[in-house]
Amino acid sequence: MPLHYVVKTRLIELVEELGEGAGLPPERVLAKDFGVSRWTMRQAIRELIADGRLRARQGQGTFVATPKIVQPLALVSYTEALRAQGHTPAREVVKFDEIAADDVLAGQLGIAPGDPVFELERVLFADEQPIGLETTYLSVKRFPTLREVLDPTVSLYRCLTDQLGVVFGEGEELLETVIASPREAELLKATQQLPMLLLHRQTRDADGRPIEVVRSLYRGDRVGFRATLRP
Amino acid sequence: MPLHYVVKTRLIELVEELGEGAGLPPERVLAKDFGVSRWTMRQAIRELIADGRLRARQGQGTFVATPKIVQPLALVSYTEALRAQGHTPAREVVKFDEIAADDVLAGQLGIAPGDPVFELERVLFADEQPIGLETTYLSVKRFPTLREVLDPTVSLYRCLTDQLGVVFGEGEELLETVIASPREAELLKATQQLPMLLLHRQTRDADGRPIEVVRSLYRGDRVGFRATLRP
DNA sequence: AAGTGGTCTAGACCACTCC
DNA sequence: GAGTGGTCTAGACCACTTG
Repeated sequence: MPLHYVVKTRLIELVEELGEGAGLPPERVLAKDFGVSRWTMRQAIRELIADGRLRARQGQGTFVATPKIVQPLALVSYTEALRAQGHTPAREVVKFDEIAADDVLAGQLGIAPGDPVFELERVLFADEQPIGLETTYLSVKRFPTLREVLDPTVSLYRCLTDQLGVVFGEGEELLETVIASPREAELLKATQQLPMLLLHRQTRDADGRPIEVVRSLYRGDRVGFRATLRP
Repeated sequence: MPLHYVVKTRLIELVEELGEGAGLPPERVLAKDFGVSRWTMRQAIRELIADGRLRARQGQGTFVATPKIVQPLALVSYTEALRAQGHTPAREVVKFDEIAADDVLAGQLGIAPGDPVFELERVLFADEQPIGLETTYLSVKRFPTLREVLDPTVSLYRCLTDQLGVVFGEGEELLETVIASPREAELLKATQQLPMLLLHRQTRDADGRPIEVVRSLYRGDRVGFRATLRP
């Protein structure tokens, strides 16, 4: 039985004694109290952070985390899904560029390689904390007025359906765990080495024409997903 | 930019040069070649393992991994889903006990606390490699003949539908990332600290009566999920 | 300026696999 | 026995936050 796991088990007891949001003693103190090296203590803390039970902030300390947010794995707007659970959604546009589609993206969007594509990158917030980074690709030729029509504070989903008359059909989602790049980790205010949930979505309209390709990176320590199964 | 990320980036180039399944030089040699400490090299390797690009085996070495297996996030049998993608499924029963339901489990299964429950724990294999650990809970009173009827080499799903006449209705799945316990990691032949995908499933029959509660732990480095979205 | 978490080094020992 | 990855130590320095 690895030492850091013994430490983790004892830390969990401590976490449960302290309340939600409570601060833990500094790593160096904890390590001394438990009679282990700081590295071993950090292993244990890192696991608890990945499990969503602790939250560390540089320069401040380590705190008992709040429960994960559960999002529906369905074709609904981020805003509405979060509101339905009593959280406050927000988003911040990081990038809104036009790029040339490479072969893969062109195939996914049903356009020619080199055609212009909107690349919209937004950080998703819940209760003022960053929980996801969403990059959306849409054909410029298909949605030429998007830049004027899109209100960054409003759902893209709502904008497409209400203002541009898009009717969503079937979509496909791929879900896996990854480790974020430093840039992604920074945008999500997460530490390195934190497991993330990567969600790759392709949606089509009722006629089967591609609408968007979305790459969503969610903090694995803050978010979970719910899916409803049909027989 | 953290040093281990620079190392990771350069390692990716090396991984792509070498073929799938190829062996890497030992950590100590790589560290020396890259001019970093072994710890920093291990950080980089650990990230690539979590991303599913490398695979490490104690006493043997580190190798370039094969692509992840993608499973449907739907109410179909594990066996059939894997076969459909050209993989060879297998399973191994680790535990088949009768336990007394605690309050939570009783509520989920629609029985009284203390009622007997089958606890069936199986390791799932794909192409002879362990990729998941599935723990299923079923009411003993509802399926009294399960022990005699269940063939461990055959799908539980198939056994329930074909031999016990169960008709599956709607189900609900929760999905999140966790870090495996040492016992779970050992059963999955995975190293510590590896991000896992935890899938918690509750299924009901056509009349809405609970059938089973399942806790599936999949290796995040080996498995991804696919979901089909309906408007 | 002091204290916090984040990164990194050098080195040790252990557990496992293969010869 | 030799070589591999896995765990752990002690200590250093950096980046960030707060007073």
